[in-house]
Amino acid sequence: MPTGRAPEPAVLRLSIYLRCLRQAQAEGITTLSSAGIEKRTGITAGQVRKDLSHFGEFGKPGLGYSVDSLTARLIQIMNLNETHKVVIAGAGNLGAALAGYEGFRSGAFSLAAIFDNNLAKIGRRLWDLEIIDISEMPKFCKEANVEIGIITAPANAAQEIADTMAEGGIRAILNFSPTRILGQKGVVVRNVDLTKELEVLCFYLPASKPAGDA
Amino acid sequence: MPTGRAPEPAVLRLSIYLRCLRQAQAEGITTLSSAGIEKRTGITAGQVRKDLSHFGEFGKPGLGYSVDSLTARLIQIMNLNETHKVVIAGAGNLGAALAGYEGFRSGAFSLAAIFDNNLAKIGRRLWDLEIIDISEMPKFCKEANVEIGIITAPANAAQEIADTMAEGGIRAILNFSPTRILGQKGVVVRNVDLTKELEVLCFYLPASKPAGDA
DNA sequence: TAGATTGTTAATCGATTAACAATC
DNA sequence: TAGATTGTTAATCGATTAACAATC
Repeated sequence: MPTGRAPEPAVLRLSIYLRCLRQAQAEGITTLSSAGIEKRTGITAGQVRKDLSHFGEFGKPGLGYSVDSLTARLIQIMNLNETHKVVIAGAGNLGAALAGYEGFRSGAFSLAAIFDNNLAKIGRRLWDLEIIDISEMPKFCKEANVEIGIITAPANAAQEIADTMAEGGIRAILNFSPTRILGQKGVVVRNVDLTKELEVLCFYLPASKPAGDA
Repeated sequence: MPTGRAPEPAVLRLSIYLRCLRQAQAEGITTLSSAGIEKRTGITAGQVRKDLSHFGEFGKPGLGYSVDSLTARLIQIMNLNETHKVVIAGAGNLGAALAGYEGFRSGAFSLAAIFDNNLAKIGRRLWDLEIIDISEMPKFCKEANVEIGIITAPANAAQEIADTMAEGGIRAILNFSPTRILGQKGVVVRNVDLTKELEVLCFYLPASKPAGDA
């Protein structure tokens, strides 16, 4: 019985289960047990059941989970049955690449605009969009009902952009800039920190060395 | 006194402390207390001290931490005092953008090559590099002593690429493809899952709505 | 019915927080 | 010395794992 709030690690894994289920669906598999999910995701069967139990009872003892119906339920739980509009702030390398990224344009997401403050870029075409002056972002987001903002600008601009996004009614931010941004009330922020990922790999490098110690 | 192995969350934060220290350094600040680090990073002072204590004693009671010397120590601990060679497998949108990303070319990292299996791309220039046939990756990596591989290829190719990287002596992999890859022995793997990040944001969206419930 | 697998409860594990004696 | 701040120990909190009665 779902009680209180689900732990964040469980929410993170929901996304993994969903991907796993969709793959099974594509393979024509109609039923999957928690043990079957473990085999595909590496997440232990007990953990799978515990995680799902935070959101409801989806399985049948002795049988497992119906792939179709669990998929549908997870999509519902994660709010992926409506389309969410996304904008990108920062038309540099990373912003441009993400603008072309399938995942940000398919399924539950649609890319509505990309912004920059560089006059040389504004008006230029990027994929099927035109780069818009960032000063127009709040108005644009309000009118288009944009829910999600992606920040790919330099660190020193990130906080101001986040504030501007909040002003435009954006309620979730994915921040790629290497800086902490203070989330306004009612705005969820997640960070993807590429430098951090690389540095952490370096930390664990010596452990995998044949012998030598640092 | 450092005992046993440091918890992964602490290692993750080490990278944040390092960035904070470098920023302080740039501002000409010579000393920082754990409370000062809290103010800059949002990580509580107690947590800061606990984290650092896994690696040694770096502070002076009553004074705090010397910015210069703690910076130097963290760089050492994280293995960032040597340059690590990086290659990218997959010259699509994301791979191309990352190839131009400063963070993957500066400081402790240098980008040595970018690979693809698409004949139309092989030989083309990307930034200051030429796109190389991925079949040459193991040889290249062995000869150039590449330590880190970044996978920006589609999911169905990811595992094979990871295996090929291991074959080439790579010991750390940053995987951007939306699939689990099984790490070979002695290879550290970290995943950056952009779709997951977006989906998790969606999950938390309703919570920030003015009122209405899903 | 017998076998399989769920949802849940209790036990374990690990990480964070609080508090303080040691010390600059 | 008095004030500040460390490193560490003990207390709390939360998440994972183990185990099993309920049930298809």
